[in-house]
Amino acid sequence: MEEAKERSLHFIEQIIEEDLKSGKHASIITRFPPEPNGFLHIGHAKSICLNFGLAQKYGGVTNLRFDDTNPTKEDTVYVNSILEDVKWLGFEWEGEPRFTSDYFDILYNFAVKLIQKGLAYVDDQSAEEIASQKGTPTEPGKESPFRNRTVEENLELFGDMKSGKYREGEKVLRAKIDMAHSNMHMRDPLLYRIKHAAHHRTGNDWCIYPMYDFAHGQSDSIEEITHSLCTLEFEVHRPLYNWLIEHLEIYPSRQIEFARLNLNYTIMSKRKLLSLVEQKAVDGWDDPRMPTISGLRRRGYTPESIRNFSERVGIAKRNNVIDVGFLEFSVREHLNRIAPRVMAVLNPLRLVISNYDEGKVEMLETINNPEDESMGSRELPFSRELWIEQDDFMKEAPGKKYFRLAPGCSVRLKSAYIITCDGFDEDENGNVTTVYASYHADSKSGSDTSGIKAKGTIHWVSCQHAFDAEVRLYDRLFNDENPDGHKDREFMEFLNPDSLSIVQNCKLEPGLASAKPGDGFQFQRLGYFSVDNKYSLPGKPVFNRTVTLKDGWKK
RNA sequence: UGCCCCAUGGUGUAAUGGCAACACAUCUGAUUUUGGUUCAGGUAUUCAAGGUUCGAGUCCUUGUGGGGCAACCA
Repeated sequence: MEEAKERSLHFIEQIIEEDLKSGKHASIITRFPPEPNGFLHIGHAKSICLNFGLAQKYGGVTNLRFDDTNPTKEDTVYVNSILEDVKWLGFEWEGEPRFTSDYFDILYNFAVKLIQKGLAYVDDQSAEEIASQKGTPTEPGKESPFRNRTVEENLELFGDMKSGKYREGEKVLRAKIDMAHSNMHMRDPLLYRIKHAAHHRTGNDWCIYPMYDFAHGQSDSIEEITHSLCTLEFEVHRPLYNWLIEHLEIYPSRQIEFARLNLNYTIMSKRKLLSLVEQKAVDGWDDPRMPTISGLRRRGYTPESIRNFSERVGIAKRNNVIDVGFLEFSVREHLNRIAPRVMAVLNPLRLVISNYDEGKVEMLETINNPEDESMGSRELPFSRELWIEQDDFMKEAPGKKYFRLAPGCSVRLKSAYIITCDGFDEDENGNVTTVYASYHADSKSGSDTSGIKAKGTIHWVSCQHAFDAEVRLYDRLFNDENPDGHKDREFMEFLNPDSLSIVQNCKLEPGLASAKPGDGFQFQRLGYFSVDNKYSLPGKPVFNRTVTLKDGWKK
C-alpha cells in the first residue's frame, strides 16, 4: 500500500538531507538532553519525537544525555522519571544513558586548554560586580580588572578553584571574548563557578561546575552529535557555541533551533509546574491534569496519540500556540480505534420496566468495538430495574430535536429493547427518583420486528448486577487561555476550581471490576476512561476520564 | 531603542519564482442501535508599501507587528 502523499520536508529535515547528500555526514547522531530537575512535559515530547524520529528516519541514532551541571537543582528521582517517560513514548536511546557529569574531567581539561590559549581567565569579582560591568543590550560592557592575568596565574588560580581553596562566589572562570560584543552572551561569559554542593552522581568529587554554555556544546562535540536541536531561546547562544568549538578545536556539532510547543489553557514552565506540585495545587507531577508526560499517561493518553500529535504540530521557527483541542483530537482518534466500549452510568437514575418480569435476567450480546470486529462481543445482564443517566431523562421533552427519555417518548436501550416512558416519581423537591417505562418485547436488539423507530439510544446498567466505582472527571487546570501571559497577575490566580470532580458510586457493568491500572475504555456516549495507576486497588478500580466524546449535539 | 529570529484562514503547518493547499476547529447534509465513528460538501488565508521579474506568499528595500537576549539556571 502506498501512502497517499508524502509530507513535505520541514527545514531541519532539509538540512539533514543536504548534509547526507553532500557527504558532510555519512549518518546522523541526535541527542535529547534534559536537565533532571523536573518531570518531562508535552513540550519535551515534541522534542523527543523530533530527535528520535529524525534518527529513525535517516538511519542514525539518538543519545539520551542528562545535562546535570547544577547539583543544587538536580536529582535522581527526575532521572528515573525521564528514563521511564522516554521509554514509554516508545523510543530507544543509543547505548547507556549519558550524563554531562561523566565528562567533568574532559570539560576541566577543555577549560585548561582555553586558559593556555589565553582565551579564559579567573575573575575575582562578585556576581554583582560582574553583572554591573556587563553593559546592556544597547551599551557595551566594561572589561574586568582581572582580565589580563597571565596564563600561569590563571592556571594556578583555576587549579585552586578546583581543589576547594575558595568559597562559593569568590572566583569564576570566564572566557575572554569581547566585552563590547552586540551579543550579550559573547561578553566574557562565565564558564565555571564554585558550588560546594553534593552532586547526584559525582557526590563531593567536584566543587566547581561548568555552566550550560561550557557543557552543552562540548558534550555534543564529545558525542559527535551531528545535529544538536534546541529551542529558539538558544539562538543567541549559537555564536558562543560555535566559538568554543572552534577554539577548543573539537568536533563541530551544529546547533539548530526550532520553536517550542505551547498549548493554551496550561503552562509549560518546569519551574511553574514544580510550584504547582510544591503548593499542592495538584496531586504530584503525574496528576492527570498536568501537561506532563506522566500526567497524560495517568490520564489515559497513549504513546501513539502523543507521537501523532507531535508529528502533526509540525516543526518551524515561528512562535505558536496549539489549541489543546488538537491534543484531544489525537487521543480520541487513537482510542476510537482501540478502546473497548462498555456501559457505565455516572449519575444514576432508577428505571423500572413495569412490564418486565420481576426476577428475570436475560443475557444480551453486545459488540466490543464497532470500529474493530476482531475485538468480538460479550454478554450483558438485563433485568427489570436498570440504572440510566440522569441526563437522559427530562420530565418534559423540550422539543422535537430531543432524542432521549421523557414521558411518552421512546428510546432504544443500547443492545437491548426499545422502551416507552410511562411516568416517574419525584420527591418533595421535584427531583426525579424513579422513571417508569414499558418495554417492547419484539424490539430486542438484533431481532427487532416491532417496527418502532426510536430516535435515540441510551446506555444502561442492570441494578442488581451493577458494580460501584469511583470516577474522576477532569477539566482544564486553568480557566485562562494563557495563564502565564499576564503582566500583573500570577498564573496561580487562574487555576480552575472545578478542574477535578470525584464522582462516587458510579454504576458500571460487572466485568469492569477486574479492570487493571492503565486499561482504557470508552464509556459509551460519555468519553474515554482509563484505570488510575495510583488510587486503584485490586478489584476496586478508580477511573480517570481521559477525554469526553466529541459532542455534536446542538440545541 | 543595540543585536538576533519570525510573520500564510480561528489554530497549526505546506506550497523551495508558475492555479494558495492539508489537518484541527466551525457550519450543511447523509449514514448510524453511541447526538460517537464514517461519508459528502460549505465558510475562511499570504502584515503594509515600494522594487526585481513575463510571473512574487516566495527574492530585494523600507516600514509595521510579535518574540528572544543583560541568572555564578538550563
